[in-house]
Amino acid sequence: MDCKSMKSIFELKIDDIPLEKKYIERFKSRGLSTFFPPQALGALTLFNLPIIDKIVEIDQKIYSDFQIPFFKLFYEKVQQIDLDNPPVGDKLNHFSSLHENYLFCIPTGVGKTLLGMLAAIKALPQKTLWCFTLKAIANEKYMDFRELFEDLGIKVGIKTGDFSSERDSYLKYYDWIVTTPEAADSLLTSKPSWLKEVKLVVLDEIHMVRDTERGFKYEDVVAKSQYHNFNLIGLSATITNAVELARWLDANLIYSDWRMVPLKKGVLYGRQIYYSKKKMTSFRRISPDDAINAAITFLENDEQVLCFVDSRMRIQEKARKCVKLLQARGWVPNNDISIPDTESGVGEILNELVKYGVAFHMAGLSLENRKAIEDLYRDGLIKVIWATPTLAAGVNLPAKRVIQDGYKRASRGRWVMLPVIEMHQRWGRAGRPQYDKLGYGYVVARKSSTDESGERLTKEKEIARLIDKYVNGTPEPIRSKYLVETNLFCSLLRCIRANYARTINQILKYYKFTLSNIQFPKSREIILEAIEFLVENGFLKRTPKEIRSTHYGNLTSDLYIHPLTALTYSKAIELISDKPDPITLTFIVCMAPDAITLPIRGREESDCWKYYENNMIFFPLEIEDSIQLRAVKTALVLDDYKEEIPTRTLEEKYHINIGDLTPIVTRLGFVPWLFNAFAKLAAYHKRTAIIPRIEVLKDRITYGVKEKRLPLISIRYVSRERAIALQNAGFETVESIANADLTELRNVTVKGFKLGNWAARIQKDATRYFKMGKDPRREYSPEDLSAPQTKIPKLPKKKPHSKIKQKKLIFYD
DNA sequence: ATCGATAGTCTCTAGACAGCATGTC
DNA sequence: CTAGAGACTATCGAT
Repeated sequence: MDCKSMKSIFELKIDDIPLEKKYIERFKSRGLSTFFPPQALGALTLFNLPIIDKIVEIDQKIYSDFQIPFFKLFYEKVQQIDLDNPPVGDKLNHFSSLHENYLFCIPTGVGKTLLGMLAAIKALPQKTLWCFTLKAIANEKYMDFRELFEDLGIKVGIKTGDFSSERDSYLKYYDWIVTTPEAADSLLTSKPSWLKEVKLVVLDEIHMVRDTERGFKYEDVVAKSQYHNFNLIGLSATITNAVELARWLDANLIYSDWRMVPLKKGVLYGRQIYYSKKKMTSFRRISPDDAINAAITFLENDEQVLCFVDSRMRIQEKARKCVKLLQARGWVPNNDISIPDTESGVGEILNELVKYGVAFHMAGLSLENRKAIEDLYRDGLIKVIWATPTLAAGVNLPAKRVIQDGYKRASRGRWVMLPVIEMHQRWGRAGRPQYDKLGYGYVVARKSSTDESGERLTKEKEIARLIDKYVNGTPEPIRSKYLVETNLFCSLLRCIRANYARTINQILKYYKFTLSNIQFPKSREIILEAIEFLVENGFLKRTPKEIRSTHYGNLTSDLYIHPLTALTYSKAIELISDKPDPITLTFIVCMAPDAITLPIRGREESDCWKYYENNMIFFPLEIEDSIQLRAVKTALVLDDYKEEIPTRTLEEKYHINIGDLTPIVTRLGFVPWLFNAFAKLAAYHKRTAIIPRIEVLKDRITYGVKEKRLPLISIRYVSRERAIALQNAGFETVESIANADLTELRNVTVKGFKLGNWAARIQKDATRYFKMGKDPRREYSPEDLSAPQTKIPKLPKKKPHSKIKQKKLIFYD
């Protein structure tokens, strides 16, 4: 960022950036209709940007539709909330200009990102690190930022696990770096030289610290940032213990629960909606399923509805039932609407539904399908979406009404009501700023609910309970999960590895920067125990004065794997022969706590055991049976996948539900990452003989291809489908592609489409690759494959050993 | 023998972060 | 080791 462009930002005129019409248009075209919400405008004063007066002017122009003087409204609200009317459950701290840190607690979809942008602009010419909780969002924001600010000379880069625009050292050329909490933590651990140029860290959705598995990574980012004296901007949904979080961040708190569209919350019981214990409206009965009944009623009223169900199977069933009902009621399908067909065959199912304005949405859908549904919904062609909770966290798809069907969940062997905070997050999708004056959120009551003592609840009691909890109740406070044992192992190892602490006292000082310290200040013993575990297992070593990370600890930390994953792999590496067969290796990789595995259906259990006993190495790690079985099944599936068996066939063969396979069999999943970690650990244990096998397996499973495709995979723009198509067309080797006739190459057909313009790029890269003359991949030699596998004698199965601990939850909501 | 209604039994349950190593439109 | 819905199965009786 040079001085010239710097200047332009601070001398912004109203007709320049970022208020220039074309920018506003860009925002609008991206669905960011709420560019200047009152909260954001008020915040401009906090950041003391010189453009504030101008913005107030234009604000009234932009929002003339709403007839509200936005800035004034907000200004009054902040004053009021701040001094006289503190949010429930907390006393607000006073504004002070002493801190440069801010925590914004504002409802979602009100332009929180804008607040971050303002702070980040103010931080220039120093760098800003942006944390977004999902890769998809990080990517989206990265592109948004580039589009909006690149012309101004702000250079934006991205660093996430699967996609980094450049290698880490190259990130120094960027002013803003978009990351995930994990990637940010990784940067703060590896401490690249440019870290000293960072001034600000923006933490999006910081209420994610309550997440049991990933939340503590935000605590690490904050703690480490304190050592570097970075400024912090926390962006959060409205939460009850905002003051506590502000204290953790040492930040000024800006709190507002103002929403663009007010939300009305209610309970759906049968054909009635209770907005309070007494007030009620009712409608007709179309279906015995209350949620479907309501959804169809709203649909026929031409309203958009979002229905959340916590089961992938269920959303499909319910969506299908909706369509059956609509057919019976004489609705005419709109045959113009369609969803692209994909390998999984889900497209077909969706196509039938979409014609009637109904769809289901979940993470397991292919990206194309998901996007198609989202677009059709935005265009108003889809009226009802049955969705799993992804939709509440990810893309912004507001509806007039949101229904939560099923509020009970299994947790630690008990049935727990869905946390209020999660209910509210889902309901938060209600109310489309452009269309609705009011958004509605409903929870579907159960007609045969029981209370804790198992006693049956009457209709009145059930409704009262739900109204009290979800409609009138306050959400649970955000609680740190830092002290969950397995989280502690990770965090402490990385803290010591990166020299943020070298003695017990320094470790305890590090802990002082966590949210956990505020909520659980007397945790010395728990922390010491975790350190002890890490020492016992060779990740750390104690010298008279210090605690240091060992080479093994460094490796574990740098690979960003869990210490328990490292232990599992190390134990396996000790035991396997020099020529392990592929499935054994895959099985081991799947045994790690970091791996995602497939559930075992009832009937498969005995088959899996049989397979395990007959073919698998006997793996004397004291790991829970169910985890081993899941690893067996997943390994079998991956083993087939690398033989190019289509995913659809796999789903049938292994009784896999739609969507279950996607997170496993994808280039962006755990496979490349964990196989790499496995190989690196094998190197550490000096088992170099097995490394090439792991590497080959890694690529084969990552791309789902036979061995002969691997050289082609090394070419850019070529992965599974194209490699297969090219070889079928006679281009067997990289060389043959490099020397091919371009026209011929262009005509190679991949899934019904010709390569066309890709051909030239592919050929170019093939040529480059061929000229480098590198042996592309090492392959198994035939005798390797036929070599007898050495079996390790069966050991008696034991109960889980203390050293490989199962995930232990200390705190939960 | 066949069909159907009913009662009892079985099955199933969300999502998604991380490494490494290089170089195109 | 919990809840609840739907799928599946066993049982019995009427025709």
